[in-house]
Amino acid sequence: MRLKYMRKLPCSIGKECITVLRDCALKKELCTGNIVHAHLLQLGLLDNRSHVANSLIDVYAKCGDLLQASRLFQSLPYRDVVSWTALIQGFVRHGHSQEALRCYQKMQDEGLSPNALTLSYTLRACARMRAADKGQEIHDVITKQGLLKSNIVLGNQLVDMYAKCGALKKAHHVLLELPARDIVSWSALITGYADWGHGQEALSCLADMQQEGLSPDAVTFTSILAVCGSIGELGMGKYIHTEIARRDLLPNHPALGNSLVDMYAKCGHLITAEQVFKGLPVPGTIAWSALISGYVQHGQADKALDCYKQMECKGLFPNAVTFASVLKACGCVGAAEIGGQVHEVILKEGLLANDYVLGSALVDMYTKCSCLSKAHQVLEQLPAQNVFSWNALMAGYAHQGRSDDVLYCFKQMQSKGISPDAVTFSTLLNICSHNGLVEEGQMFFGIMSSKFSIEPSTEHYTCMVDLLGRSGHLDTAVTLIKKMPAANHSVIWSALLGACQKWDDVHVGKWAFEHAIQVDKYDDTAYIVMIKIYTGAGLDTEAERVKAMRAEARHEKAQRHCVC
DNA sequence: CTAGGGTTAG
Repeated sequence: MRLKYMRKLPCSIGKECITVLRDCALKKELCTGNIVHAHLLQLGLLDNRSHVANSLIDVYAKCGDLLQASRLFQSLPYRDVVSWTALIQGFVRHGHSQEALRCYQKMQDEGLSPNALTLSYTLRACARMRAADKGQEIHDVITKQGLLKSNIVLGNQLVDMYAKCGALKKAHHVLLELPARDIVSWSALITGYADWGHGQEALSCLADMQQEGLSPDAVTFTSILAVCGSIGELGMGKYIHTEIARRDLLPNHPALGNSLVDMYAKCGHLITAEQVFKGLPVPGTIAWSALISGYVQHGQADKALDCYKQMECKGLFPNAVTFASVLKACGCVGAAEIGGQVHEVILKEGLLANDYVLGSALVDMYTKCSCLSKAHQVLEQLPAQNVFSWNALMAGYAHQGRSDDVLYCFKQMQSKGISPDAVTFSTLLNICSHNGLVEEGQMFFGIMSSKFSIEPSTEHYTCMVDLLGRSGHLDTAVTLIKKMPAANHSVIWSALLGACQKWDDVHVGKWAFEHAIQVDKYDDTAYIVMIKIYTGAGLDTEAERVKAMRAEARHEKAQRHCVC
């Protein structure tokens, strides 16, 4: 049947060929594409018919045969913007965003200007790569060509690109300036706010959207439910649930069921999560994983493991995400045996190769089950080690007080080319603090910012104050605190106060106490420690004064409590 | 001739 087209005269063949090829692209029929390609070559029709060649590139690109697409593209004597766009589209669609951006550049080097479709795909590549700068460049081109007026899709992709890059203000601004916006624009922004941990803003966008008379649909609901789960907005979650039921959206949108289970599970309402789960027509891997993860997150690791067993009995296939939660559950209850079985399945299915979370989940599981040598061995054999897997192992050694091993890990990870992060330094400073390793601690604190450009957090400062204080270097601790950008956290002052008590330092103690109650007037421990310091130094009048202050603070706090 | 935007579990 296909040959029928080939027997026609060359001049009439073009249009019909394109129809066939478009069909191939739509149905991802690579074979048919190959046959047509062969015939076109035989008839010598590819050289002077760029439209046909472009359609063929599109078939290869859509089917994921990017090598063929590129080869054909290279062989063309004449390439236009459509050829480039078809190729770029293929790269973006199959996860080669970097290559797509390279093509975009080369196309311009050849003197061709992108059209709306080219820009659309390129924007998507920027979003995937979190390349806001390149995205901004595309944005400028779009503005210059005045494309936003007639093309709502481009506008929405711009919002999505900025949102995915975490440039949320910019995304919001672009959305507000669009000549026309719809629920897709808002959904992109809402998802962005949610992904970057701004749940409240996400909800306020939903309100703004409704204010404009736009009503959320199934996709909007999935995003909103994710927000509700992440910030524990059970009330809103329940409201969305009733809306979904009222509109009877579940039968046609199975993803919504998963989102509902996840929302209830994250909010800790596991009974409702189970109810919704049981009401699903066919609970799939995602729904099961959401439930398992919910149980783990809310301290019911045994139930999580029960779920996992049931899931296996039902013949469902757990995947990398499921295993990550199951391994966490194993770590929580010390189920090394189940963990080991899961490990074997993971190896058999080759899941470690393309998942960067699972490796550290394994190390963490063995660590928590006190199988440290096994954890270390697993880490060594990971196809891709990362900072998370090393942190997990180091935390395990630190937990057992094995400071030498922690320090050895720190060297090892760097020799493997992996940079430490803020968590690594927390572990390091903690172990130094607990082992009186003053010089080492100071060295780590120094290099974390100088060599690794990690801004010390309150936790890091607290570790250092603790380390210096415990070892009697109170003056150095004071100097450090004075250097802090904002020493307005109680933990800092309690660390220093504790040290003052240990070393009977009334002077520094008084200073620390004053700051401590400035930060938190009702910090009872601060009063108690200060009273002890004064009493220990024989300063009874001062001790009495602080006792009176404490009584007043307690009284005031109790009263405030009543009012509330 | 290239297309059809925002989406769920760690």
